[in-house]
Amino acid sequence: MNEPAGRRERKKAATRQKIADTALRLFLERGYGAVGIRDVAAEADVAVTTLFSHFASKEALVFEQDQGFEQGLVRAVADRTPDDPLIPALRREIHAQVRHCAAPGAAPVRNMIDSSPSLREYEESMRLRHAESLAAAIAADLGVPETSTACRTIARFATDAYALAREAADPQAAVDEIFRMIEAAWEASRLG
Amino acid sequence: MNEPAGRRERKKAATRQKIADTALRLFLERGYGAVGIRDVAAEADVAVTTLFSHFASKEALVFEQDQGFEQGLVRAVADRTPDDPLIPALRREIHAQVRHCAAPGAAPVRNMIDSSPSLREYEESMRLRHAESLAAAIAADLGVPETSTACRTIARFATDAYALAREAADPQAAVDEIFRMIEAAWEASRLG
DNA sequence: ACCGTAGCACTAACGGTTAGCTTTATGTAT
DNA sequence: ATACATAAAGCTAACCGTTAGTGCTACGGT
Repeated sequence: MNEPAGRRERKKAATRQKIADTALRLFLERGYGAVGIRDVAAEADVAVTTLFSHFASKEALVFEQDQGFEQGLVRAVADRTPDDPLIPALRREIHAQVRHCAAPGAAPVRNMIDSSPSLREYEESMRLRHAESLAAAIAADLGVPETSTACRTIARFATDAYALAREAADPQAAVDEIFRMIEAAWEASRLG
Repeated sequence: MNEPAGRRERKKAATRQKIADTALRLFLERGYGAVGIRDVAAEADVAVTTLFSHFASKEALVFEQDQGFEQGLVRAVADRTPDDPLIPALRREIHAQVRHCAAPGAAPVRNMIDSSPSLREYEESMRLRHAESLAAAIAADLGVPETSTACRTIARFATDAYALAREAADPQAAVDEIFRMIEAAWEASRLG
């Protein structure tokens, strides 16, 4: 997206991308567990330490662009019009994320993640981070303290909706079903 | 509790207990990160492989008796009287678990867990397992398929309540606040 | 042209975890 | 009682993700 950066930054980004691409390719070819960090580094023609200077862990190689999801949640709350109610805005965002992950092209990756306990666990801990950010965004939007239990609860419920819907037979319908529950929970809270 | 077992099982249980006790003592003395698996094994006078035949991971040493919590949740649903409504029963159980973990004696262990990212992550993944079991128990209790989205949602919300309450300023009040929301969510679901 | 430093390489190691195989002790059938 | 089958524990050695330490090189700002 942003080309006009210096040579250094472009090279760094290129190295990062090459590592991520190589990793994903090898993982899909031979299986996540059957590919070692040293394999990825060798195939991408970088040192192991270089790989770890770009990615914090082996699992992070798979979730290269998870920032998009986190930012999406935060923006769904922060960047909405003043008369746009909170919960439906969240519901639309979760809908979009579920749709994105249920796209046919994403099937092999999803399958890989679902069959690796380590990756599943990593994804869950990611979702917790997302919930924290979302809680902060909601609290800021409403002008209540960041530690507000109601905000943190709604944030958790929303990220739960994503995880639960993905495992449901009809993900889109599941999002709607869960958000009917969340809507009720929200109205029952002090803030609704 | 169950003494009259064979010698073999008693010895096995004794070994397991000795490992767990030694581990917890060392962790509290020197800090979780500063104690290696080899240290624990040496101090408990067992081989490293023996330790791993009793505990699946280093983190599992800390959560030795988590089965109690999982069973507590399941029993809170399954073993209640027929006229006892579901959500209040769950609320009472979560209340009890939060109280148990907020007990003064548990403070050092809680503190240790909270300061280790690895332990925090492990605890979260434990809670997910608990939510799965709870969802199954709820589904069985209501006679609906185990994959029911509403059941799985309520189960997640309940385990979320535990995690959120523990981090709140007034845990007991937080449980009540969150359960008012869960009650509303439940009534808005197809099953409520 | 020069210097500070970001990025990367290399080696070596640490720490959790597992595989492979041997030994000891227990329960059971003869 | 004896012998066999097997569960529990042991030992060694390694695998694999991850990090520390160190130095080199090329880019960017002055």
